[in-house]
Amino acid sequence: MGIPDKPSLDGLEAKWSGRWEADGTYRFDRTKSRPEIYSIDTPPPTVSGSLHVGHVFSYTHTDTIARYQRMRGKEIFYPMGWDDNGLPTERRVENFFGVACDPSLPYDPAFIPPAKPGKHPVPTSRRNFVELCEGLVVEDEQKFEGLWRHLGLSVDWSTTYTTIGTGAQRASQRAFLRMLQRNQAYQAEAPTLWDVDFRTAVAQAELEDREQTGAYHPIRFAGVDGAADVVIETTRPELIPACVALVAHPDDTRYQSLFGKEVRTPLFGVAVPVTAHALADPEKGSGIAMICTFGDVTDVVWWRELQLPTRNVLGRDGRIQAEPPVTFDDDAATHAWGELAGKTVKQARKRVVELLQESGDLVADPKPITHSVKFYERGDRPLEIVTSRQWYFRNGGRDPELREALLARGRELRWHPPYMRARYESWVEGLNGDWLISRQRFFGVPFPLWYPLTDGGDADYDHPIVPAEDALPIDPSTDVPTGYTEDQRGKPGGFMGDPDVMDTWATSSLTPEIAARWEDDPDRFARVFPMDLRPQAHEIIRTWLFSTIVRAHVEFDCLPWSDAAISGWVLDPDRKKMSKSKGNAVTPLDLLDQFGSDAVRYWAASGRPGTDTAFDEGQMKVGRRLAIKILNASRFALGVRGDGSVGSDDGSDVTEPLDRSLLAHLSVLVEDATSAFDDYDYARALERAERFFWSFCDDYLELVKQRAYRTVGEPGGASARRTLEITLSVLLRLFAPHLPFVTEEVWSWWQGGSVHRAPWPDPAEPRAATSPVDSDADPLVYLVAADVLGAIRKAKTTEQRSLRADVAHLRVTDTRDRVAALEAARADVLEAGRVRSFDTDLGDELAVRVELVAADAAES
RNA sequence: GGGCCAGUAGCUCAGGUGGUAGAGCGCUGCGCUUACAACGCAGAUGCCGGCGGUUCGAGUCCGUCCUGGCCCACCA
Repeated sequence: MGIPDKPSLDGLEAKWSGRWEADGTYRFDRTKSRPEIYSIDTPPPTVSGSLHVGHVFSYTHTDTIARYQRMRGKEIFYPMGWDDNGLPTERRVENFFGVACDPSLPYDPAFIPPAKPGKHPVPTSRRNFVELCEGLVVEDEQKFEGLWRHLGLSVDWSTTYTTIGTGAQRASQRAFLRMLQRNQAYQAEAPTLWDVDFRTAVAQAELEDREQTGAYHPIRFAGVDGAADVVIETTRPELIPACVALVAHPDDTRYQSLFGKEVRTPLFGVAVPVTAHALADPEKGSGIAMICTFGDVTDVVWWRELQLPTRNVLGRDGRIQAEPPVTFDDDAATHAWGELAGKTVKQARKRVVELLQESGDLVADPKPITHSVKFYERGDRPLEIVTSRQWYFRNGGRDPELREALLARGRELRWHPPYMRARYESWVEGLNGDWLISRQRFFGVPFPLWYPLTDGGDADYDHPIVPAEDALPIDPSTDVPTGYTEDQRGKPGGFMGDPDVMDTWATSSLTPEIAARWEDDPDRFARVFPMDLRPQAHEIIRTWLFSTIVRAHVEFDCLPWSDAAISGWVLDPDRKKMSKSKGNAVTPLDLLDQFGSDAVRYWAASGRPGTDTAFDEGQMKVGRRLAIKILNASRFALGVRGDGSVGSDDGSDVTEPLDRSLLAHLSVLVEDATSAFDDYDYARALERAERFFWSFCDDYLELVKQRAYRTVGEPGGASARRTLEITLSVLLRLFAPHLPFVTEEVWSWWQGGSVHRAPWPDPAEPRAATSPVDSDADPLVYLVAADVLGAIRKAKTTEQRSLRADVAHLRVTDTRDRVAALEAARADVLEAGRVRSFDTDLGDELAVRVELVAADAAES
């Protein structure tokens, strides 16, 4: 290839990403056996969002590991997935086309969405809706792939999958049916957390607490049959009509006399019992609470354990329903209900307070408080609890044996960094129920089930109709079960499809199986599963990481991967997590264009594993400088080999003490970088290589420069040139995982093949070139020579003289060992420092006296 | 309430197995040196969060407290 006169970083991304694709540099070779393969369960990015610097950050980390393992000789299975399944895509399609999914509609093969979104969304069948989703995500996926190629991810793009694709649906449905068969999946009619805007149930893993303002409302309940009145405090007075009991702690002497007696709810006059339960906290509020169906999850516990009746007042739209839960005794109660029916929770709360004030049952002003309230992580309004029929996966939430087995899996997994395991354990230990997997949404994997309809037209949920595995994937809203015809759909004596789709995590938890093409390609599956690495961010340990372990555990009785590398977040300068919504995200493509991909990767790879890292353009500048320095230093290191006469140096031994000393240091560097990478610490590997490289440039290149220019045949020249070449070769390979473009560029100047398929350096490699091999190369020689050269430079700078100024006399005082080491490199030091005369003395530590030739004398 | 992580130069951060505090950015000065001026060389800057303890010796190990971030928790 040859060395360019003016090497540049410009255009390297396009040049090399194109070449890598053409050459199949990162193509997975499926003839390799499992032990020869390193497989990666890449996080599939959500395609309806956009990629931000946080993605660039963490995907770079994974790529450095992939490149390292590839150079170590592993065959890398490194697929990309696109997460196009789920709510974000639905939202985008609804807005983009102006449609709304109505699963009750039949599929219309000729359906065309409105050219422009209209005022009212066009009702669309589920399959039509899904087709629109699939069409829209293709564009995103192409954009994403372009960015990843520009960044230099060494992904094999021929193994890409999507989470809504046929293969993913088949795997997801198959795994579901098998869990159903093993009684690891079940359905139940139970109180569930419900988002009133998305109108779907949500799982524990999707919750987040948010601090909200609220108020304790002290409210009087009148005693029945001579029982005393009692005042409770509640933040949810609008749920008084849903009240089914009061509860206090069994030991609470204030209320013991009331246990077993009844009180009446204010406004509605419904008699409810006063009960005792250990969960009631005497310290909280007035120590006695109202149990509603359902105000919060504690209500559910009390309701279940005390076997209380259900009085639902809230509809699935988040409004007070039209019909009261009980028949009221008097007109006042009916009137009060009429005031509330149809109102949202917030409106109803306001009105109830007014009514309570009028009736005198609000015994004091509400006390404002702030408290945390459960939200769906994507939601805008607090979650409510409604009773509904849902599907669940057993995940240890109510099964101590399974929970312990999953905790053991967590201990079996190798975590990087190790402390991240604590998050897994606290999550598993805190599970309070099984995993709710059904969602009342559309763009997801459907439940592969139908239900027979009785003669009365009711679904027989206890006897679902199950398809054969080889028929998967199916959509029960359009496919017909064996033994039925389409015209029996929805008819008494006929069937109905399960209307729900699975939670996005119910599919994403199978990414190792999907990427490995479980059952669809048993040969590939056997070669890559279980995988080696799961890279991911720490905030989804409770969702993605945990659920993936659950699925592999129940289906294959193993971990889905041996190692998990947990990356941190990118923080903006205010130490907040960077995100688009906060308006502080930077477009990744702009960064790559501005600084170069290697420079941005350098910044990313400087972030310690698991550590949140500040977005820092300064680090990108440093990375760019490093890449340019590699170009220039390489130009020198290879340029001194001359043009046509290069061959005569080949095979020469490294004989000079300074050269051999440098190679001894290089050997240690390789050891350090290798052990760092083996420990998944790409950042330490980079930092060590970088430190060595700058010293190599500042000190070794200066010390050896004159000798390296000697013509072929002159003593010492070949040793220098050989050392430069060996060191450059090793350094390029050490940097290759981090800076794939500039290293490939330089490698191409004088080497064949790709640096990314070259063998990772071995610590023995630098020593092998010394003569005699593995000799007594003294590490001190290079260190002392560099120290002395630095002292000479400092003297010249202090005197405000040019570095070319001659030194009349140099005296170095140091310990015996170090003086001896210096003597070994004497000629190099004197030449590099332009020293005319030199002597040494023994002392406790390094002291250098530099007498410069007078400035005017130097001129003449 | 329980747990994890972090606190080192003005800023962003390194400092596995205890041994005289480091890098880059920024700042100051010098220098176009046959790899590099979109560069190089050199310089200044620190009660290593506080207080105890172990040790000949602690940024590093132990205890405790403070501050910040995050995770988890049945938050009426």
